[in-house]
Amino acid sequence: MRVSRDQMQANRLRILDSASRLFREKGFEAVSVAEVMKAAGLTHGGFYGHFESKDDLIAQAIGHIFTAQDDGQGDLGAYLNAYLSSQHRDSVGEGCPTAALVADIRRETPAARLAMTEGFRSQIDRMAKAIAEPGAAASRRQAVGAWAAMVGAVVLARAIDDPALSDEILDETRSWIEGNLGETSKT
Amino acid sequence: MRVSRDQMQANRLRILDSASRLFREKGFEAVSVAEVMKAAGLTHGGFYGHFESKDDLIAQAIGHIFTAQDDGQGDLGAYLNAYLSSQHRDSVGEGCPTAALVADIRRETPAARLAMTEGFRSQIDRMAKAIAEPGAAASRRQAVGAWAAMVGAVVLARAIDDPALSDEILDETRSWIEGNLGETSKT
DNA sequence: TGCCAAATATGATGGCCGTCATGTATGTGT
DNA sequence: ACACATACATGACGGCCATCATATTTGGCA
Repeated sequence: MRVSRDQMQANRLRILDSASRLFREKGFEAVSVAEVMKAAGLTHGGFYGHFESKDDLIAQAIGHIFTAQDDGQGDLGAYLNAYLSSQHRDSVGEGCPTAALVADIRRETPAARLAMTEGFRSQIDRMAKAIAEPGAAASRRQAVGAWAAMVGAVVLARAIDDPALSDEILDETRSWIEGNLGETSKT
Repeated sequence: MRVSRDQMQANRLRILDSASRLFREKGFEAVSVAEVMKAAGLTHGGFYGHFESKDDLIAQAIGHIFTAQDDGQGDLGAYLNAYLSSQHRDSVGEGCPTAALVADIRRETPAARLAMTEGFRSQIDRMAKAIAEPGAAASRRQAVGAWAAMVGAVVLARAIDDPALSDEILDETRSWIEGNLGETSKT
């Protein structure tokens, strides 16, 4: 059956939304095209009318997530708390795309890696602006270091099979970053 | 054909070695049983004489990596430099199992996750001892924070499709950690 | 209003993979 | 030295998946 132009565009977006969530939850390889389409309320047949291939979907989905993800991290303290919370750890499908997909992206196509790298870049820039120290080089260093610690802590917390240790990783890392951002940086 | 007992044990270890390297390079799912056996110089047929299933191999391979990985991080500065080097970033198959497998472990069996969590635990303990501050709680906080940043930086550096940015992540994170470990910790 | 192109559904195909069945040769204990 | 158990090889099977072929329905335009 045929659908209206608007309906088709809406379907396309639903496919991208489903893919974005499923990829974060299960990784690119573990999600089948049919599964994505089903989650979008369609069957696998129409897929190749929207995308050239699964690799194409992956690349477009990454771009889709990052453009939709213009979260306000103006309040750095609140952002840190939210990022290193157990809620964020436990909601992979709706959480930070970087923390969910960093490791998987290594095995994907150049187009997908490029989209991801652009997402990384803007994330670092936003964090550097939020830190907003007078010394530009120092604030970038803090942004990179703090972000690496944030991503590392969430990825580790999700991997750990012991709730107490997982919580501890989040809490200690948060305290550590807060303490370090409070100090004045040295060259 | 049959082989001697010693030969069989040697074969078993070669399978585990091959699996350890391949899993780190390509992830658990992307590596086939036949591929592991071929890398060990065997065919896929003998596999189930050594392991109950692929999941069993995964769990045992994780334990195998971590027991073989009693690296000396007594000199914390040297360890930091080596860990956050481009050489370590570029040799995934021989590098830190945590950085290579953290994200993948989430989708594996409880046995595999348990083995990984134990590896995490001993890694944190070793780092805490290496930091060796008088205040025990503070050194653990530093160990967790620094380790999260180290793992995060390497995983990010491997994901990034731009050599300059990738190098920058490693370098800035290293400087950031070094600066933070130099300062006295606050409660 | 009616035709046609287009969007999606159903179904098929070829390839890969985990696992198992069976064959074969050779260490190992008697 | 012989017989048997066993470690590995070859080959097969069933399931899943990406992709393609074809059918069906219907929006869009004349």
